[in-house]
Amino acid sequence: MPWSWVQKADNNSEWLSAKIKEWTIQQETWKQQLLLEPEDLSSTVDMERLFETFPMIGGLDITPDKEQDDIAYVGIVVLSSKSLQVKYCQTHCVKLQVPYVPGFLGFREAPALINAVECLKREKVDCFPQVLLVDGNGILHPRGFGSACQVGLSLNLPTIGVAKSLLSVDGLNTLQIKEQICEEGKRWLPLLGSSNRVLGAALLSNECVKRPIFVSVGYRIKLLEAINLVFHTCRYRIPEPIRIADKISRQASSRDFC
DNA sequence: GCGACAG
DNA sequence: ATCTTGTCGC
Repeated sequence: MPWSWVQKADNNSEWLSAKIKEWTIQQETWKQQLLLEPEDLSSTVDMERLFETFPMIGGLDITPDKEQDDIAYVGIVVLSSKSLQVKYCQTHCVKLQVPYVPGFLGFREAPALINAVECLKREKVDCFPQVLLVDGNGILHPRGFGSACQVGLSLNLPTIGVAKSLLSVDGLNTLQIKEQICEEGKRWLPLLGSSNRVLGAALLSNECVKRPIFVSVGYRIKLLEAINLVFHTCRYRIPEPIRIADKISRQASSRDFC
């Protein structure tokens, strides 16, 4: 839906317009709690040490129901980070409380995702991950607080945002990034906002892939660690934890539909 | 004023 | 997120 439609709908709905104001303040407040440290993109990452720090990696995705727009299916998986062996796999049918508004995805999805992680902790603690991949952005966001930040901060768990398309922030645009990544022949490219702050990275996750994915820090992890973890878990364009979570949540949505 | 906007 | 159609490679 174009943003103008949303704005038009807002004017007819005091309710949503008030919510958006509230959410904006909430994001600005939560942003202060992110404990962001300056990124050193020239340092090297020791993969073995990375696997020791994050032996298990979780993936979260959510598929909306085909007919009821307040119903959705959460997929949650946990893999061994190094071997990519699946350790845990579960779906949940959930009721969503608010509509999707660009820039506020977390308020729609994060509560359901957080619930799925808490459920995993109760039913299978030995599969509890040290890091989560969230389908969406981290600090690569208009107010520096995407859904991956919301999930991480709430659970006090390291998170990484992985988006399939670029959210327009700080004048960043997809074409310019695509050109740049081709020119330089690199596997990944830092995304710099105004004042040269590092917001995330565009990553060609596979040799055959043409379109980058967009990786950003959610909570309590370095961008370089995030990039290396995500790259390691990519058999295809989308990292395995998210790809499998997406698959099982889709399966749940078509199963419950019948 | 116009456009642009994760899932 | 959803829809569609076509093409390539196994």
